Amino acid sequence: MTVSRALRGVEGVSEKKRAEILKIARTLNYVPNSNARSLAVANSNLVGISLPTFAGEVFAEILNGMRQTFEKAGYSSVIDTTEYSRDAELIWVRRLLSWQPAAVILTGVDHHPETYALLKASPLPVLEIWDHTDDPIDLCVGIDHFKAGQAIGQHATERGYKCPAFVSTPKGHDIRADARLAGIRDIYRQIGQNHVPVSRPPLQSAFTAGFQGATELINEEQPDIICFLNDHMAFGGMMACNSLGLSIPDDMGVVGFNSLDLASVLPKRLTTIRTPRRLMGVTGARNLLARINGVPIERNIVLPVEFVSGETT
Amino acid sequence: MTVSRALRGVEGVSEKKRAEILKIARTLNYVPNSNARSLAVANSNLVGISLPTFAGEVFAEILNGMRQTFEKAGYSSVIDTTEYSRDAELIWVRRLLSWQPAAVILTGVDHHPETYALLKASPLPVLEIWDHTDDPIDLCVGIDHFKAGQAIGQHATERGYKCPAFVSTPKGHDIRADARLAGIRDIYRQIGQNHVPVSRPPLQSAFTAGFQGATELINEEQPDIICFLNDHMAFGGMMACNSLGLSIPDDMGVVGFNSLDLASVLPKRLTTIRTPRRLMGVTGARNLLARINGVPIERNIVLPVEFVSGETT
DNA sequence: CCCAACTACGTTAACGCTAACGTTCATTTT
DNA sequence: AAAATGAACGTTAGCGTTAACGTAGTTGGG
Repeated sequence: MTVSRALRGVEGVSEKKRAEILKIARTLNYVPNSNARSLAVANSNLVGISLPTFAGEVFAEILNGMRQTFEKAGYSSVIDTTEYSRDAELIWVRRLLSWQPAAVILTGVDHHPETYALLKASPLPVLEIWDHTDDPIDLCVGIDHFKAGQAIGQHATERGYKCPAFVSTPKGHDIRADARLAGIRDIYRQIGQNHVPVSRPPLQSAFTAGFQGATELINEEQPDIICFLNDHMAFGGMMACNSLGLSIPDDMGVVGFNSLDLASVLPKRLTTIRTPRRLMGVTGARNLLARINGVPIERNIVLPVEFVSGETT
Repeated sequence: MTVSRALRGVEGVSEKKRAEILKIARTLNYVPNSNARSLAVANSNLVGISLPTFAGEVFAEILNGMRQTFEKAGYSSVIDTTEYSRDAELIWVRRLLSWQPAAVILTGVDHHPETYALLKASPLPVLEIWDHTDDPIDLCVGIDHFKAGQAIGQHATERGYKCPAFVSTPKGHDIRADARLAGIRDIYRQIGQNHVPVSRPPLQSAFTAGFQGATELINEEQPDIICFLNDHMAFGGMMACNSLGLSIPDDMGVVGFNSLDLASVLPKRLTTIRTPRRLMGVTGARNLLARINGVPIERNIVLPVEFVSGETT
């Protein structure tokens, strides 16, 4: 017990003895066993985070915001990527729960029914991030993707574009992108345009996907504005327009999403939507910490996005 | 014990009883306690991975290669980012060891002395990835950054560029980039050019850093070729050349590193070096698994890189 | 019909740690 | 000087799991 106390830095040990113990521990290359500790005290400072992917800056920035906040509060995080699969997410959640974490963070609000059941049944704090729903498992901090789509549609109609198109990912892969598309369609339906073709290039680099999707749409439809899943794809699309001799924004409007760093070096400022990624991570983590500590908080937060009017529309 | 056997799927339980147990476990929302399991069996299927950063595709690709390989073998991975700090790496290694992992993976070969001591002293398999050294802690799979720099220098001198410059990150932040710079300098020294100025723009997005670094070098030195830490920065640099009215490759040569996806959509193919990132992850993970299982393997592997001659030099 | 051999299931102890409660002994209070 | 206090250190038991061994009951071979 004296050793345990000395190493944990709790009181009840003389400074002399503590120094002695620390010295011996050092020479023995002793490392405490966290498994045994967690078992004994029946809690942990682990937070499990599930993300769709490590690719791209978006989730990296949300993640950084969360991790730094947790780190400061003495929590470690373990991360998994689901590659946009609900089944993979479920498997991860099961494994995570077996580690007795202090909290769980999931990306989005669309989960396997069993994931939902498992987490609803457990007393664990759960945070859903990046998307928004009226009925979160526990906490939710995100943006309204449908409204973001509407903002894009609004801008596009105001600028006089008549034939919008959208470049996305394979079906079911990113339901947030589908929500944004639905927002765009909603606005265009109001002016009688019901045809908003979508290209879904196969999974690959965002740049080449954007290039390919734009090329396909231009060849097969007659869009006058193309909206992309994100800025990187939009850049690929701009390159496609260049190589097809279309001038932006006159022959073709281009709209991105996320306001990524790339946009800041382009000769033409990209029309896009700025998402508060870091803030979202920090807010989410803070709320979760409050929840862990039993502090009452707003359970459902929708952060605002900022429309960025650039030179590509 | 019967319950334990039933849930683990080991033999010694009748099918009838097993089904019964599984059903009850389900209704109770039972999740096994991995901490207790690890404690009892004194091992785990956790692999700890330390990366400099989640930003950029490079480490994401290495990571994917490793994770998929481990996943197939039944191992989970926990990841941490050090943000290029040796102290942060040490803290992470200590915490990781307290979780009794099956193996440790570090990025690069430059570690805090205590990290080194701790891991050398432990019987844990350790993999160092991405860089190369003659004296690894245990296993090493990487590329030779100095030689990669030499390849760039070789190409640049052959193309007749006389005044090279380099855009990097803040001092001490990325010693692999410094090794490549040393390779370039080594070649240029051989033709009597000892001046290779370096710009170290502050930490920020790779695109803006490249833009800023290139602008600074062009304003303050007279380079005829600029080599960048990576392709994203090279792209930022190309944009800077554009905005300063310099034509590539005649007024200014541009060389990147990594051969990232971005390059595939650019109107001018970028001169760069293709690094085998996924292969490196997979090879590293396989070797580590072999090591865990006691299979004898090559401890020190240097993977080849491919010079990609593009239209920017 | 007996005993070996097996299957199905149970009991015990141990993994490393810490909460809770003991013990010792020097110091202060009365 | 006796009693009370408290700091420093120790002992016990239990966290949930599993390896190792134990014990019924069943099968089958001689």
